[in-house]
Amino acid sequence: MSALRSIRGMNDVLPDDSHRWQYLEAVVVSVLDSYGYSEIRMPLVEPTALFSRSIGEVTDIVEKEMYSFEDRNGDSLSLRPEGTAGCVRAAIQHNLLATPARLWYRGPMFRYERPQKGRQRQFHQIGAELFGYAGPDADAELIFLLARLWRRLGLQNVVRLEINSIGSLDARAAYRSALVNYLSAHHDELDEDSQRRLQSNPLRILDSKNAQTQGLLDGAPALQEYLDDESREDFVRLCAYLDAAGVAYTVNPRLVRGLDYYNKTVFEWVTDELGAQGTVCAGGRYDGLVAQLGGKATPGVGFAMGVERLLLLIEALDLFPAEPVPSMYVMAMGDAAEQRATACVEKLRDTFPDLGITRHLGGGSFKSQMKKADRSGAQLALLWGEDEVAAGEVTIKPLRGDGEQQRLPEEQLSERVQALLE
RNA sequence: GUGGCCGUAGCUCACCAGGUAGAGCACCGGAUUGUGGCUCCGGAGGUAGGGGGUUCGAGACCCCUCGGCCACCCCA
Repeated sequence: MSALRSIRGMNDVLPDDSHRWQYLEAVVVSVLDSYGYSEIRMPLVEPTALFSRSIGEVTDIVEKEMYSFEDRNGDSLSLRPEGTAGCVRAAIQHNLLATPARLWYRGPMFRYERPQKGRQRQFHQIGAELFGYAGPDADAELIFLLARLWRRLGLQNVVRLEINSIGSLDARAAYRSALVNYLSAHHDELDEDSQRRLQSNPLRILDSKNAQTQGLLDGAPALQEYLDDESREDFVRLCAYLDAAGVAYTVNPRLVRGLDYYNKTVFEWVTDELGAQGTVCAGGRYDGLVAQLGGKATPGVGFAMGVERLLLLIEALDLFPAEPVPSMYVMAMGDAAEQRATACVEKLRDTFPDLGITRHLGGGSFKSQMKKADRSGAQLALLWGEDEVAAGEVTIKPLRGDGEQQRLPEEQLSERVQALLE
């Protein structure tokens, strides 16, 4: 019988990697904290309708990438493909929007896609949502927060910001039909994918990778010309905030997002280090979403970052801090010594609650125990054998540097450890 | 969903006119019967992703399948 394995595109995070996840998460959380954002935890499963209504019926995510199923009641449920919809749903449900709110979330998201580097079926996002502010100062806050995060992670030079305004829903609809008009006249010159998108999601043609299609777009009506006044003014003000703060960006007039709920400001942080899946964080404004999901009309802006992609980036640039190693490794030989060692170590843990102490288990020769001590990376080795037990002593040996090992009465152990670790 | 490349020990890889597998690292043990890091010696570890076919004989060739990578697509 063949061994069971994890589902394609859904990976285990092994001990070597989990330290890296913890590092990234800790830095992100500390920046979010410092801007006054609070964590919210939503279920992984929501009513399917939540996603089709918010992300959009005809988007790829809803049409062919969701893990949807019927529960035993016959209700259609889906594994969340993204976090914003659930966050908005929760905020409405628990009346979090009566006053402005700063929220963040993290966790796995699920999309049935072909796995590739930087893209898996269960992937993780950390996102933030800012509710109740319609002005570009709110957009700017999120971008500043992210710029600060990249600096904290050492990524400021490998990640670049692209921004755009896609206008109000009305402006977008007007532009959309103008674009469809223009492109329909050139239908045969479009690549196959873009011909399909002409029906399903015409705005996505703007960021087609096909050279001929891009050439065609040079003569197409421009989104900016259709922007409503308010969107245009807000965008100018956002750019002014960024300029004043010295946050570099490029305006990408062809940047659109794949989810229907966005309006006005959209932005992406992109890197060239990761190949095709180079978008590491993306977001935008969604002023209509709360009302659309049944809440009182409330403006919102947010972003989500891809944890695996950021991890890949930090790894590629070798920016992870050194992995934690224990401070001490404790060995013993013989029953009596095992007892003494265990008792003393537990006392040591009382005295030094934060110290990393690895107790050797499983016996073996001193030689093999010492080898394990060395490989653990510990600074100090503690050792009990027959001689030590008989004398009420313990051997303490520095593993790094050139200090000599010594034997001392057990009562002096704490003091000595203190001194050696300073 | 589409196209291409790939899948041999825990890891990185080799062998290959098709003649039933090998190295380095890691691991375990010994040289040093109470002491690591260096060195030397030895050991364990593989149904060659899985299944089927061609063949006297297949890890090598063919098909299917699973998985990985790259690009498209999609998006974080």
